Amino acid sequence: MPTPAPAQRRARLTRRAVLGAAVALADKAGIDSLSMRSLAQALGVVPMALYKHVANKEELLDGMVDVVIGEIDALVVGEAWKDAVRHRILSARRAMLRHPWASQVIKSRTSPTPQALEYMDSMIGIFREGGFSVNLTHHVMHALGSRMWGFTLEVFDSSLSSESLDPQVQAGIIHEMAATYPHIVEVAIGADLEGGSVVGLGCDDQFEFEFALGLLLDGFERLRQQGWESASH
Amino acid sequence: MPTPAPAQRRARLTRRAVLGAAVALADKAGIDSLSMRSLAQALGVVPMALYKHVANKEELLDGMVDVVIGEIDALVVGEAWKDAVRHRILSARRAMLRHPWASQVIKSRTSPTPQALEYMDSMIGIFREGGFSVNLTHHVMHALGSRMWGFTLEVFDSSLSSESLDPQVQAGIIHEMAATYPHIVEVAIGADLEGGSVVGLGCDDQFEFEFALGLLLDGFERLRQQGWESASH
DNA sequence: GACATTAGGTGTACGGTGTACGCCCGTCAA
DNA sequence: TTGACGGGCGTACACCGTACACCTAATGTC
Repeated sequence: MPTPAPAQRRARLTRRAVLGAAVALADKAGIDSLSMRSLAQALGVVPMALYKHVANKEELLDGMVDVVIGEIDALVVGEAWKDAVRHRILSARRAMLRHPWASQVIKSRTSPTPQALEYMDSMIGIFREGGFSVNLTHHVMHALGSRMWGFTLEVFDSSLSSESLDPQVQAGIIHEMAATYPHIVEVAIGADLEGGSVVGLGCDDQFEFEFALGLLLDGFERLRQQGWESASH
Repeated sequence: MPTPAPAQRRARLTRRAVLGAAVALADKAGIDSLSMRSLAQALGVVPMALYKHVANKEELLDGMVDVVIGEIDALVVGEAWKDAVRHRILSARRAMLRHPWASQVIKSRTSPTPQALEYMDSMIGIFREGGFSVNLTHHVMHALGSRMWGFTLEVFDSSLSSESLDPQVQAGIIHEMAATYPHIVEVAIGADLEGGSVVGLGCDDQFEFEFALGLLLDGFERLRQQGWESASH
């Protein structure tokens, strides 16, 4: 009778368990006290054990973000676009409020995870099915900015517009992405296709910024002219 | 003839010089390679020498942010409110683009520096003189969010609404702040005064969030109905 | 000019971080 | 029974921010 389960041998770690413990620890003790060492201790394990399940701390943080994104309500079919967007974004906001560290971590990420891309893709889908043109959807997503995530931030850094110089390679990447994220690719390249060019996928940040700003300012003025006041305070 | 300037003794450090070198180093090598040690080396000095000019790294970062804020154009008098706001914000954006690390650092700050408060104060002043009510100005500033800084982010954490429990102490702080930042205090407490209460300075984040979101969504819909398309792409 | 004061630069040291590398043992397939 | 292998362990390294004690060079006072 070898190894007769000496006091219930601790279950083996899984990536899932690591991420779950990391989220729980960040919720409880704050993101600043989440170190590879503290997380390992919480799991009753030696720090280096974690590296068998996450490549490094960056990947750990990415995984934690994915956990939070996974908590965002799924799409409700049959809603009008504005309700659908609002519900989705407010659900995202609720997830962010449940995990106060999440917005900060998302802000600090450089490139989005597949989970994040999928979320964005479905968001774009709402607009497209609501009758928005590709062009308008493009700008609308920029204007939403990180409100889409329940807070505010500049995303869209340069996922697609990496200077991989070789346009054939770039086209391949685009084609590959289109299979998984059709809406993203449609919006990302749509505008440029209209201009006859496929290169220069990077968008005009300055224009996007001013678009959102102008939109807000016009809205402000409209409210001002109506003498608008909020009910509560 | 004592101390005959042996090869031009290096000029003494100043806080200004430290901050300037820090900004330059962050511009050149990125914010990640800015450590107290690397900064000291760039200044030809031992790391601990810096601590005679900044209390710690946090204060160094605050100082760097102030340098960037100092680059934002001063207010132009005689402009209509919308032009004034737009120019100011676009100037802020230019400053952020000159120092790519700045937005990230500002995002990471917890409480605003006096320089930052002054900037916000003058921004509020533009709206107030443009005929905006205190109430509307309050919400408008929230909706602008960190676009005010040339990027996007949630500020207004809890500068005033710290639970210092004793309302008399709080009133003192408010009175003190009002001398320096009249517009901020006016907007911060204005809404509550109308409600008859001075306590609960904290604002309803949820409401502010939905206000800005609704504003954007309404704008989007208006554009959609008009079949709006941007000229460039 | 002489001296006390003090502000500014130095050197050492400590506790924290992420993680590379090698070992070793339990599990499982053949 | 044996071999492979995946997962947890231990050690070690480079880097970080910064506390503390020291020493030195500039400054204010007589």
